[in-house]
Amino acid sequence: MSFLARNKQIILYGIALALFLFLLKWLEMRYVVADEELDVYIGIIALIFTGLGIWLAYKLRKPALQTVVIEKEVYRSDFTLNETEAKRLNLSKRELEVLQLMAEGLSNQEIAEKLFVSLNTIKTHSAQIFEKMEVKRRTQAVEMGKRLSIIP
Amino acid sequence: MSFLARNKQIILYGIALALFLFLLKWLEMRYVVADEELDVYIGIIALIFTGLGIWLAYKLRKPALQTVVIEKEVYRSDFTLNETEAKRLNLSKRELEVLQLMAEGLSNQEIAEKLFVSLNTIKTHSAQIFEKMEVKRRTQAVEMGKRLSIIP
DNA sequence: TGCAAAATCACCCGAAAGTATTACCGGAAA
DNA sequence: TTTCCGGTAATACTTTCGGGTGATTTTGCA
Repeated sequence: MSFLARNKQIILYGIALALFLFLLKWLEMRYVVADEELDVYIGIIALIFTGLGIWLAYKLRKPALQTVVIEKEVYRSDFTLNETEAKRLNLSKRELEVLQLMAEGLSNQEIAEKLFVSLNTIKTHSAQIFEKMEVKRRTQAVEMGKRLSIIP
Repeated sequence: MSFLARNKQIILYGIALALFLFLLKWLEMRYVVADEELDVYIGIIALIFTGLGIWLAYKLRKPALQTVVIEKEVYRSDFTLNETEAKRLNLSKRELEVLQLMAEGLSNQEIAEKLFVSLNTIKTHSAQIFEKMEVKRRTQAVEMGKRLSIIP
């Protein structure tokens, strides 16, 4: 990258500044500034240079980035709980919860820890689930649960 | 949010500006500005207000937004074997077969009978599968297998 | 307010799952 | 030819799961 390209903004600002000063000098000469008009004159200059500063800041500063994370679900946004089947199986809220965690591959112990209950409780729930779903193993329960769209 | 809080920056800027103007007026009166010094005086004001503009811009500017979309992988309804993942996991044909039967909810004993091999063989295969898939249980293996579209 | 269902927990026991190690065979690759 | 890998299998052991039973506490609802 050349010197010119690297310092483009600064050079442009310098040129602009120079032009402004010329303009001001010209204005000053044209309408010889009376003392009582000095305040207004200074006010105008203050405004112009404030604007210049703002412009400069916008040009020179690298934009601050704020990262916004959007989670996008690719497939299977089409899961809708099969109310009919869910009702037919008559699984309680807790049982459904346990079934879901089973489907994630958690052991009874892990499920117990996650739900802050004892291992025995989870065993009771799972036994209930197997009975209601008429299956013998957790793998079958999960398989059936997914097939019937009771769990994602 | 109150009016004061909402417009804090603007009010602060207004106060700062007022103070500056007082200061300038005072300076002007103190060292009665001679005509030949007017340029220097204006230059100083220009510099000050340029700085003020820059400061203002920094304060007021909202950070640009950067959007990051994270794709969350989930189940797909239409099954097509994911060759890439299947190859990466490096499961043998027999292991894949066992994994599939696992996914159907069969016990090791049932899988053994179905494939006409011993229970121990199935255990060996399943251990291999778990190691390759880096999981601990058959349920996790099935879950991962479905998620990676290695099994329907 | 009282009852039925749900949720909780415990204990026992056998079955199934999983771990670790070893071993043998046959085909493919080095 | 030797080595490596997949498939098979066994032994021995540990952990987890699931069945059965009983009991207490919560809770939602009539």
